[in-house]
Amino acid sequence: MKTLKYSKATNYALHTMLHLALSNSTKPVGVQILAEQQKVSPTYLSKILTKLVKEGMVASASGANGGYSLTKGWESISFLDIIYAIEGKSSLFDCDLNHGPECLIQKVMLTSEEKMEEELRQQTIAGLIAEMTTT
Amino acid sequence: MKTLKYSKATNYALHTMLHLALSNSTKPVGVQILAEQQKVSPTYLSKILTKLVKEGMVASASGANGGYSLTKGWESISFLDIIYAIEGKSSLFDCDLNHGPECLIQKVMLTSEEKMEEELRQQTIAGLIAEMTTT
DNA sequence: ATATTACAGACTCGTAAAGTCTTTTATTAT
DNA sequence: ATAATAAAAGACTTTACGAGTCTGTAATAT
Ligand code: SF4
Ligand code: SF4
Repeated sequence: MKTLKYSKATNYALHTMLHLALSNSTKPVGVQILAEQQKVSPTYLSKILTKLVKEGMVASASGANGGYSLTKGWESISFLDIIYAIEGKSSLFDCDLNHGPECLIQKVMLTSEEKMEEELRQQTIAGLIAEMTTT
Repeated sequence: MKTLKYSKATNYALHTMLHLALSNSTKPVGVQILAEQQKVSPTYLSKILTKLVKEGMVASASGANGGYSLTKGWESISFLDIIYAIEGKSSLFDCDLNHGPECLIQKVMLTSEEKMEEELRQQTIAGLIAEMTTT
């Protein structure tokens, strides 16, 4: 099945965030540059970037010499933040007939999901870069 | 996004397994009964059950008084086993251009996923029942 | 022989991701 | 002012696949 998968948009978002973090952001980066690196159309990537902007993790500047850059405090942006921005915050598991919190099936599914998110919450883009540069 | 979600089939499979485990399986259970409990068409549920049969966790019997029952050793069947049977074993995250195992993005995504699977591997249908009956 | 039940495969339907195209808005440079 | 640049918004197309239906075949008990 193809459902239990991250969307391509999430993949683009992660790579874009990494790219922005690496290009030490005195001057913003245009979507063209970001797009060609990932071999994706600029207009499509633009839509993804707008989501990140609305979540406050990316700043955008219109006009000449405009583009995108990370907002201050970006060092604390986690993988989970980025994933949430694209995929949304809803659970992997949901059943129509929701029989309250005493349901053990849901309990198992949700706690297992929480383990993954715990890890994703700790991993940051900044941490990734630190690991890259120390090797 | 709707991609990062368990399929309905997985939901059906989990409930079916739980039902089979509860109806202490001297005689097999027909798909009709299993289907009406979950308000799903018998033919569709049949396809899901066939997957579970092929994975060896469910036994099927054709003909009159036939149906489905759990195979011996079912007590060790984990949530992850059932999920794998339906969703497949492939990772949540995959990128086309696969830059080997030194990629840190993949590493983060895969290890976080592994945390979830670790939990799902420990949780069994039998354990669920035990927890239900002791309360 | 007949009823019952699982299995197999072709098929339809609906929805959402993925991507394109066009227009509008905002900002800078000249 | 005006032109050039770049993001934002929105309508639109394409495509893929989950979800479900329908029909027929194979297996087994009475
Ligand atoms: S039993 Fe649990 S998982 Fe199943 S439908 Fe009810 S709440 Fe959902
Ligand atoms: S950098 Fe990592 S995640 Fe990105 S395409 Fe290469 S292997 Fe995949």
